[in-house]
Amino acid sequence: MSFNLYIYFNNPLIMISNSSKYAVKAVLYLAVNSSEHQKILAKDISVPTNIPKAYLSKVLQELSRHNIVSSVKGPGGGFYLSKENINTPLMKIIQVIDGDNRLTSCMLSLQDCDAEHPCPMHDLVGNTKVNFVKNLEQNTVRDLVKDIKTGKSFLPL
Amino acid sequence: MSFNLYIYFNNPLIMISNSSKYAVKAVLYLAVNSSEHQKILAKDISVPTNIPKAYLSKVLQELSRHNIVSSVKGPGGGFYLSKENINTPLMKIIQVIDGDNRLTSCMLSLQDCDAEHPCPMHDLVGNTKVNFVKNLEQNTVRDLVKDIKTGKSFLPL
DNA sequence: CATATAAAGGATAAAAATGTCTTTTAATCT
DNA sequence: AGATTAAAAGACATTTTTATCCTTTATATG
Repeated sequence: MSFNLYIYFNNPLIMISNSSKYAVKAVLYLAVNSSEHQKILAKDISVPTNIPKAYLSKVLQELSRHNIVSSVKGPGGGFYLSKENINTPLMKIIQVIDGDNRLTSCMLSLQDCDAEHPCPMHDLVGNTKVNFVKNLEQNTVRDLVKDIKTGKSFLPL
Repeated sequence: MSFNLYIYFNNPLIMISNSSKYAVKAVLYLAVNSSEHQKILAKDISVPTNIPKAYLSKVLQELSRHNIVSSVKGPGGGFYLSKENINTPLMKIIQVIDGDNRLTSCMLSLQDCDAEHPCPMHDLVGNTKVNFVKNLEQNTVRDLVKDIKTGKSFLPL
């Protein structure tokens, strides 16, 4: 028996890929807990963040390759965020993981859709989307950490 | 050579599944072009909307089963929207196709995330998301058609 | 230098989303 | 009733996303 009267607490609408979520969580975990002198192993990120270890390793690899996280091999090695890394815009994390091959700025994936010539869904989503993207472009990892430290947002991940 | 300086015109961020896009497009096409006395074949929807015919049929089947579109078999049959169908909230279309098994109201898929106890991503997305979902819940197919007819939004799909 | 450690890289597997094809069922028309 | 039409249903194929495992490379340490 269902009482689902269009009260959608949980919904599939706005999302980044699972992989990108993993990436953001891992970077954030490193931002809060690591430093150049306090490196963290992949497996020690995977446990507190609930990310499958092997998969997380792949994600971290990709992030490392794109200079979003730093890594050192061998004993005493692991992952950490450098001073430079911490200024990464959130959008870059998502871009690196999800790629930019989904050519869909329009909600219905239409070619001829913009503010001047909106498709039927455009205005329903328009502002919303623009704002969200702007937020992700303008905010860096550092900004998120600041919110955590000033009690504006909360862990754990 | 790339000049992609974080100017993300196209991005993978906010999205509904492809299947849901197909569903919305098909319903909208029917809303504009069909009636109980003007039924339309699946293949005649698939061409103008650029949706693979066989896959569209599956989507329409599902929509029909959930009373979002109406269908009649046999000669002179096809799909159309009844007076009742046209009042379907957009959210219901997406729900029916994408299902409600993605338990992720939180951007990072966290359990303990809400306005009172926001995760680090929450406020970046928060309002944005709430507004969008609200729009999809409050607007019906009829509302979208009205926008088209009053020149506020445009076809084709 | 030999050994251990830990990330990088490559290959493969499983699951989900997307797409196609064939058969069945229901309706219409002669 | 028989033939034709068109959606419904079922089976299957492909692609993408997510996940795991094994080997290689780089680093540190005894």
